Amino acid sequence: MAVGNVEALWARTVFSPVPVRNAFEVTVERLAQSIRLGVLLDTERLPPERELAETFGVSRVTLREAIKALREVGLVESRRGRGGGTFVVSPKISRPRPADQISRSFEHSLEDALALRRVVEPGAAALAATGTLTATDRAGLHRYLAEATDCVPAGRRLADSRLHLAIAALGGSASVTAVVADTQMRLDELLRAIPVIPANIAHSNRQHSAIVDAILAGKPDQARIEMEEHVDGTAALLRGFLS
Amino acid sequence: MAVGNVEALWARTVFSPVPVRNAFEVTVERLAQSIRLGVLLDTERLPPERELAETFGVSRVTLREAIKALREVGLVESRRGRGGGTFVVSPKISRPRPADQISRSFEHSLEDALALRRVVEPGAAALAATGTLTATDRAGLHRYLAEATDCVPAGRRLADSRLHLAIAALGGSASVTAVVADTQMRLDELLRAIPVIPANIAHSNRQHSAIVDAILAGKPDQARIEMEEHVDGTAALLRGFLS
DNA sequence: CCGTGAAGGTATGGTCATCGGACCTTCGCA
DNA sequence: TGCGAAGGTCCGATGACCATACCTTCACGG
Repeated sequence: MAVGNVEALWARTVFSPVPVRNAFEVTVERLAQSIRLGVLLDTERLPPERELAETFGVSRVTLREAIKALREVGLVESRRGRGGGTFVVSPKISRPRPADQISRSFEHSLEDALALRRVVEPGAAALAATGTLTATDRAGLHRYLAEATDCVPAGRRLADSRLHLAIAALGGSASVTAVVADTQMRLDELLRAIPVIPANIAHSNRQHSAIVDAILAGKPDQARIEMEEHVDGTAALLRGFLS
Repeated sequence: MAVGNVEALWARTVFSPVPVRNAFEVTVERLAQSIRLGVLLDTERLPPERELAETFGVSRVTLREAIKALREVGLVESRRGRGGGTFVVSPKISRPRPADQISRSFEHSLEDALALRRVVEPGAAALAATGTLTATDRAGLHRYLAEATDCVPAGRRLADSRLHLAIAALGGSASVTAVVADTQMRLDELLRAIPVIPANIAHSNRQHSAIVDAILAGKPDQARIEMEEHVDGTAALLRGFLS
């Protein structure tokens, strides 16, 4: 795994292009991520443009550009007139690109994303099991688990990321949640492309259930271990699928 | 810890100002972080402006603006003529701001940063212990540990973050390293402000040593546990210091 | 059945960050 | 002593972003 030489990695990190992202790009990513990961659900209505532009700290023109981009990808649609607005459209069951093409577009970044996920998701699960949860939280967690278990195949990916995000959010740290959301987003296309095999699904469901149980029981170590096994399993599936 | 209601946290995350950072800001942060965390060492020379501008993907004008800002803070200095260039200046032992003032400027973000650190640093340590390390890596790790142990008090903070960054880098994942660097940076000013108590230093040194031992022995679980204790200790120190 | 108000859609012009490129100034070294 | 490698300066072109005003649609209530 470790390819070594600390200084080399530092140098590559320090002396690499700075990621400049303008208001338009950031806005698009914000909204796209929220929809792709199921934070904003199908048919849900976004706040009015004028209002949303203000909460984003962005001009209405820029916000509209972003919405236009999302519309062209089919993630939202807009209706005019009174009672109109911009509405989330359920992510199409778009035919995934061929596996080799996807894997080529990931190149080196795949192992990087998997490593980050391996570090942050188990930690987030442990964190969630550390705090004391409200009754609402416990009920919510159960609901997300149920959604991920009893769902049509097409909705599985969405329910899965909702569950993972909910676990991260229960830790109470916005930064941790953000990092988890980021890794989920980076791996999203790949995870969608994995063929649906009942045995895998059942296995994944059992793991989800074990994770949630550990969190509700307030056992951080166990929650971390279960989550580790879960992400390792998914990673193995991915690597196998792409090779 | 958990303040609850997953949906509330999601909403706060989705509907909050988008962080737009222009080329100038990003460039400044890149360089400042590298210097503050000791990736670029005192008296080290940066690449020539024209070259650095290209690797950063930024115009030379913008890069110069950034360097100018760093110069005004005293992090670098520039010399003209042949053999000139821009050189790193050892971070001044600037008098830290009063604790209450610092803590006020952190507000809610302190607990957030600590949570992220608690999640990511132990995971990174475990990751480093997972891979097989080259002889160079092992020697390097020993060197960073020694630096952090035998150093003048003023240089301690720098050597400490170098060690933590090196551990993260050994995992081989640029993203993981970047997140660790980010948390280190967020907490840097606070950690600098902690008063120097010999007992704490000795304790911290023992923990560093235990972490490194576990990594070199290839024991991920132990590395994680030792790192957890270490960051928990620092977090307790910080909270106590600020209250 | 018609007007009103809430929503999205359009147009205009200004400001500012960023860029590329040409040029100047310094000064160690051969 | 002059060459060349470095930082320092300037300028015009470009495009992103913004504020503002106005137009168009259309569900709902009177």
